[in-house]
Amino acid sequence: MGGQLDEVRHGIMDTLGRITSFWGFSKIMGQLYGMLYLSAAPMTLDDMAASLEISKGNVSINIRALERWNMVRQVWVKGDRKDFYEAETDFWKIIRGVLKEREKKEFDQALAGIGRIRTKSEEILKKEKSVDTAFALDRLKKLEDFIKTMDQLVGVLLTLEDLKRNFLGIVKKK
Amino acid sequence: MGGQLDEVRHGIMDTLGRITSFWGFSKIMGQLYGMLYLSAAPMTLDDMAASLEISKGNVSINIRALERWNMVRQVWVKGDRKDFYEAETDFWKIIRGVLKEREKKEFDQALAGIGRIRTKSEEILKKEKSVDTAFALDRLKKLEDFIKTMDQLVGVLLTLEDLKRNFLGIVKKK
DNA sequence: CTGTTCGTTTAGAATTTTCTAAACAAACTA
DNA sequence: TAGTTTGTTTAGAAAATTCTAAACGAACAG
Repeated sequence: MGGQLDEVRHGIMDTLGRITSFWGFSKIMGQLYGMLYLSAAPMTLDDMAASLEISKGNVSINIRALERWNMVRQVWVKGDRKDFYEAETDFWKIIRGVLKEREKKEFDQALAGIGRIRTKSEEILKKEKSVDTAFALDRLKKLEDFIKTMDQLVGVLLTLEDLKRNFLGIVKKK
Repeated sequence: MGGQLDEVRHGIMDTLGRITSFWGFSKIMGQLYGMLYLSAAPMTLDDMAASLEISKGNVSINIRALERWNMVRQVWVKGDRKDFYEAETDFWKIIRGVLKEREKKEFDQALAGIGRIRTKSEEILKKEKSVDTAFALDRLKKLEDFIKTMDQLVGVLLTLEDLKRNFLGIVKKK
């Protein structure tokens, strides 16, 4: 059956594996997602393990990661005791989630880090006059400004998306 | 000397190490960059190796990576035979470069990959009618559209930046 | 020439990450 | 109850990455 279609499935798994790997997730996450994304029916852990030829334990941890990022959701199939999974198909939603939970957090803590360092070097400069410290402080300020801008940019993006989403929600609420 | 300032240097190296690591570069690249960024004077391979307590070979390959991404440049110091390095301080320029050479390329090849797969599945569907293939094809089209949008988005960003840069260039050309 | 001083390359060590097979625990079935 | 069928956890194997020390070659100095 479907030997032709299998080529297609293999292709998408390869491409999505690359993408997730590039963006700092595991390659297998992408492969699992791709597999579910092209599947008309939800799949079980065993299905996926067999299809990717990896251990069930490996599927288990990677599918839980996908769930954590809302890229996949568990669905219940009547009469079957296994867990079934299907792909979340709203890419914008996925991206917004990742932006919110991962990227924003990273920017925030980078900002906090630089802030601490800048404060520190301001204190030093107050006590002892030093050309080197003055130079470093100047650069630190510039770096902090930059990161602050990036942080705000992400923040605005997320807020805009939230507003849009809420607005649409209200409108659709018949 | 400067035991206080060293704390600051250590801090920035830590923070920038995190950042580069997060964005898929090596941690040491961030540490080297941070070190040069806060240094008033350009530094040599040996300086950096000593300061980070890593081998000179390690510094060599990582500084070359930084050079490749235009995050650092080599400067010549009169009377000294060693290579000196200093940090590029224009962050926007750095980001644009990375966007252009790494992110754009990644989007392009993801797009090409999906395109190939979609074509393939269209061919299959022409020959043999299959519900599964039709389903997969539908999803592939949606994925392709999405990636195309992202790809164009990056493209527009880069074009805008180029225009802005050229415009400013003309203006400044007194 | 002969020495030295550089930066780069490389072989293998050290570390980190990823994966599997087996053990396990929870939930069902008969 | 005893025996399956599940998904998860885990100890250690396997693989990939990163790092170092030493070898090397080029450029220079005496």
